[in-house]
Amino acid sequence: MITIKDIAREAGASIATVSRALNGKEGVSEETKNHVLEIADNLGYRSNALARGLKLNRTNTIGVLFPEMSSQISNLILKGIEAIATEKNTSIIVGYTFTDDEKTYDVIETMIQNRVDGLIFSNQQFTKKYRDAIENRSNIPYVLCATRSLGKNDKSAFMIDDLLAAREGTNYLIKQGHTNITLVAGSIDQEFIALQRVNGYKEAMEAAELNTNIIDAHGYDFNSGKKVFDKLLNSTTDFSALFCTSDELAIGVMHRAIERGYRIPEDFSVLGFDNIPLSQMFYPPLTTISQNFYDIGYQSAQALFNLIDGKENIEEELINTPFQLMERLSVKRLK
Amino acid sequence: MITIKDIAREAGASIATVSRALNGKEGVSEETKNHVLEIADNLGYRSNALARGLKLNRTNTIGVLFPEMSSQISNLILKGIEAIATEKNTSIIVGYTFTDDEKTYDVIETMIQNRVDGLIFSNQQFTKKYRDAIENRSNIPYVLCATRSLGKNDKSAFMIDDLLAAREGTNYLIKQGHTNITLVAGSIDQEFIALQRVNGYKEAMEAAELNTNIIDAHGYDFNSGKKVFDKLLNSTTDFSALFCTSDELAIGVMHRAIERGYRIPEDFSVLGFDNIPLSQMFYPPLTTISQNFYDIGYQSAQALFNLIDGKENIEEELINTPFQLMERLSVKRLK
DNA sequence: GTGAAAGCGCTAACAA
DNA sequence: TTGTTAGCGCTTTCAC
Repeated sequence: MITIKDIAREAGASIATVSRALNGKEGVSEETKNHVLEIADNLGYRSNALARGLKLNRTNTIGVLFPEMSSQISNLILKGIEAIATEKNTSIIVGYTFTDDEKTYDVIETMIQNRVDGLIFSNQQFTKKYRDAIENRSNIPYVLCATRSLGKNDKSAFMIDDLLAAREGTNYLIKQGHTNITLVAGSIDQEFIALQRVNGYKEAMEAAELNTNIIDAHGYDFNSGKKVFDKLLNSTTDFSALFCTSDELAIGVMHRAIERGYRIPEDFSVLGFDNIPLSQMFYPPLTTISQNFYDIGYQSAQALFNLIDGKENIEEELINTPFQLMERLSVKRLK
Repeated sequence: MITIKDIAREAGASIATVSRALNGKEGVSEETKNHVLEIADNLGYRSNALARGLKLNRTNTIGVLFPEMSSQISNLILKGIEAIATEKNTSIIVGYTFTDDEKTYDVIETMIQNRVDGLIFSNQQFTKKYRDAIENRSNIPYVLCATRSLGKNDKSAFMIDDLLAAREGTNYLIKQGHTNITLVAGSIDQEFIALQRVNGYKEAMEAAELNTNIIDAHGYDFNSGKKVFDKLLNSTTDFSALFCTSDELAIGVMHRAIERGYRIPEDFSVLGFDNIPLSQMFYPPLTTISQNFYDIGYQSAQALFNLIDGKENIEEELINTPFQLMERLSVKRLK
């Protein structure tokens, strides 16, 4: 492949001059500059990003970690990140962790080895161990996106207040006249977001002096939703509304319900969480709590670039992004 | 950040020895090796992929180009690629082209500048211009995935035979007793795949001496599907079955139809194309022509690595991957 | 305005 | 088994 050396030879100039011309730096006459540029073009020169990065200690590349590949949430976040990365002329390396510790360390390691300028850790519970993995002998800037760390939060993190959102979601159902509201939880374990959503539901129910009923779907995906609906059918507790802690879960529930001959929202109501594109493709379109994932991605990327550029990071450490209830057709007003 | 120099100093060895130890090469005593490794670990050493790549002329990175971010198809393909990339210990850089020429050149350029070991061009019409962009003074190996080049095909390409698939899809509908079959095309322009699907439909209809009816949805996405259904309603041609050239289009059509009070498949049948995950999440689940995108990704990555490793590429240039009709609930047997 | 040369961190050929 | 050194392609300081 062509190097600046080749160009220099061809142009009868030194590699220093060529480098300057190529990078539009001061100290080259307009004439030589154009000459060099023309030759570079003719020769089909492509700058070697490795050599450049090695020398400059800057790669114009950021790394983004996602838990899984097929998530509409990740895609939305990525779009937001991409928007500002493009602006900043930097490319993105995406790594998938499959919510697995080993894999996560691997991805972090690879990214740091490739000397990314910064890291966005997204949509997956951030732990002390991950923090150590990143910060161990590296001072690479990073931000958290649609997640936060358990315990003390020491990095910029962008996410909604899940507790508040779950509370408002529950209150909305109550306001529609529902009293038998079952929470279909993707998870009820210690993971931060899961816990917050469960607690928000509980708080709202208790405040309204209603009985809580929680069922664990053991997963946030479509199939977990289908399975959990059958379990729901076999249980004795009555419900007029189901509050699912993810949209996919809600879609799974609705799908199985319709399959079983139920009608939504005539027979019971369903409320989702997240507002992924799928939620308005299904019929009936899902009433859900909407997060603006694009914006969450956008904002965290912006924060990261501030860090990279050494700008004062004036923002709060944990930034609560807005959410909003999207009324569609899956919830029925009872009275 | 720690370099081999630091390790060498700390270990009282030369950088050559450290390099050998780190890479598990011959010619280091077990003792020094362990010593070096331990120190590297203590120091939190992370190999500099830039320097390594620069020296070795090999980055253990491949580039993958997709037209858009949120496509379930791309995600599936990527999973297949990832599976074998992991095996080969190489990381993936994904670039999105947004089906835009400029953007595509940009992405290709960036990837080559980052000296990826190979390129997978996926799911987007490959043109002579792209070929030139890649091959201009570079001999970087690449393969085509779920696409091919117009005209002479000179690279390994993995995709189904769209003409055949469309023909079989149409024949299936005919076999179910349908005679008024309208093709809802995402596009009817010169793009290779679009054309093949249209032609497959035409061939089957003509062979059965049935009248063809084609409507252009101007897009393969959900919203195009919704819109085109209204247009369909306003037209005078009757149909008992709609053959949509993408699943999302089909879902859009069904969504709008249900919204308008129609019942599927009681009032009319819908056949999709691709079998993306969404197609079985919707209700009614969509009968569709299934491609195994995971496998298509897997195979093309495999071919690429053969190229990279300099293994003889014994395969045909164009590999037709299998497809299969998935019977679900959106098509009604008329007789 | 231009060029020579050092050096980013690494590997490998060669020497010891 | 180990060390010295050249060089991958680039940027930048310093001298001219």
